[in-house]
Amino acid sequence: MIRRIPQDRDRGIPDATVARLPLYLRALNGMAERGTATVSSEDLALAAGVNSAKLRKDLSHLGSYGTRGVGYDVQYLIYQISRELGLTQDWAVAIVGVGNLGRALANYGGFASRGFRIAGLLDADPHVVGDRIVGLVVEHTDELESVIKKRGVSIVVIATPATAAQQVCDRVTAAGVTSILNFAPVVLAVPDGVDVRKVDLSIELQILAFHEQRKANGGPIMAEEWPDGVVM
Amino acid sequence: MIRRIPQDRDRGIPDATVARLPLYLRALNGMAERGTATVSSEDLALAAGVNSAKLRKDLSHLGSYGTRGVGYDVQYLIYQISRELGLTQDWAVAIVGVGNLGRALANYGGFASRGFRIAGLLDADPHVVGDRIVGLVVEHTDELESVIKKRGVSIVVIATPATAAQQVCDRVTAAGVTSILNFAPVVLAVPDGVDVRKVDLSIELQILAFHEQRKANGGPIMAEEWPDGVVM
DNA sequence: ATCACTTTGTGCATCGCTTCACAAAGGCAC
DNA sequence: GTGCCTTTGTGAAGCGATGCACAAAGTGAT
Repeated sequence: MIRRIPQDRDRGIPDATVARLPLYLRALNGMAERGTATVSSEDLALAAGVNSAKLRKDLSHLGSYGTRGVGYDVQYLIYQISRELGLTQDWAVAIVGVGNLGRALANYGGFASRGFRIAGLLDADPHVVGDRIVGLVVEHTDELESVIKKRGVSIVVIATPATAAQQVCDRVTAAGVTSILNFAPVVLAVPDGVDVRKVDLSIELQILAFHEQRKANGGPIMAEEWPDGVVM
Repeated sequence: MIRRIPQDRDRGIPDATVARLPLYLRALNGMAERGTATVSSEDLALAAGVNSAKLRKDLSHLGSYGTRGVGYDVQYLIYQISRELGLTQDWAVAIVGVGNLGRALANYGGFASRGFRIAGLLDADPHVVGDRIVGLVVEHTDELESVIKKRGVSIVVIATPATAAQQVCDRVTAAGVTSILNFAPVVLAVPDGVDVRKVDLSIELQILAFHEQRKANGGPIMAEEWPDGVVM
């Protein structure tokens, strides 16, 4: 029963809030580009697609960074959220599995602009090893541990087939990595203290299908037997 | 204030449950392949990475499909979950934006095996139009509306750059699509009744960075001024 | 200085999800 | 059938997130 360690004073920011901070940051960056100097919670909430009371409560967890009667200073808030999320430092990320998805991730502009530096691309397929992508040469997964250690990789993205994912996971956690973003459709087993976030492309589609079916039918077919009438 | 319409009797399945059903389904499919006939809530929960009480409560929302003292029949449960999620029918999906991400999605095996049939690949770039991917020829986005109508597309995946996403969204909703999976890093505005799910690759990394920073520092730097000491 | 106006920050009620803990229900042996 | 064992299904308590509504705090005009 691992409970939250109280070492982080009482600055424990709710998970739901942390998950929304990147959203606010994106909206703020857009505003900064358009030259907006200050923004009210109402407007920012609208841009981020949330309720304004929720936005204010979220921001209040970081500190009191607004001015009553005025709003929030865009640049200042960008800095504070970035700092809280840890984006003011440079994170070395390795991507394991350089198929289409791995390439898409490597080319994704949203990483570099937020302090995530791709420090390694690795693949098990000799045909892919040696390819040059965004200025990086793909290395063989044999080099996994050495790449992690030499380049100070602290976050690993797993974009391999499902069958390889657990093995890659075991190796990178053994090498000291404690943050993993997993795209493979498997539940990874990890030691305590390791954070895994997962993105499963097909799960999202299945959730959409559920709602689409509801819209069409007003509920699923009520028959609870097998299609041919067998009861079990 | 649109409330849930009570037309779906009281079979309203909690969103949190719906989001986990695909997880259970995946675990069950693995068991079926390995020839397991029945499974207890304890074992299935373990395989899906959740707590067994939660699993039982989730399944109880679908009906009473277990046998006390024994567990759940794997095949039967697969069928019931699939039916509830709407995977027993065939969904025509169009992918708009055939960059690396679009290609990754088109090649992703997890779709076809769950009733999702890719019925169209569209891109605005003339260099990409005409490419052949998983047996489909990429069409120009000019054809968007006609592809949707002719092939009965009910779910659209947006994998375009952020700048094009809202426009694509407007066009597909105007054409009658009510389920969208959005990979572009923007908040889409849609008419009432349209479901949008979003996957933002960089948000997940940012959440990881937050926790990683916490692990390293025991909390973020306490200084709440600007780096150079300016107070605002 | 005072007043009118705007917008933040938050106490509080509410809601939905999670988890515990156990009665009910079925299987199996004799 | 009777009794024991296993596992489900669920009532109820607990917990965290949400959203309302308003006092507090700031701006700017007179």
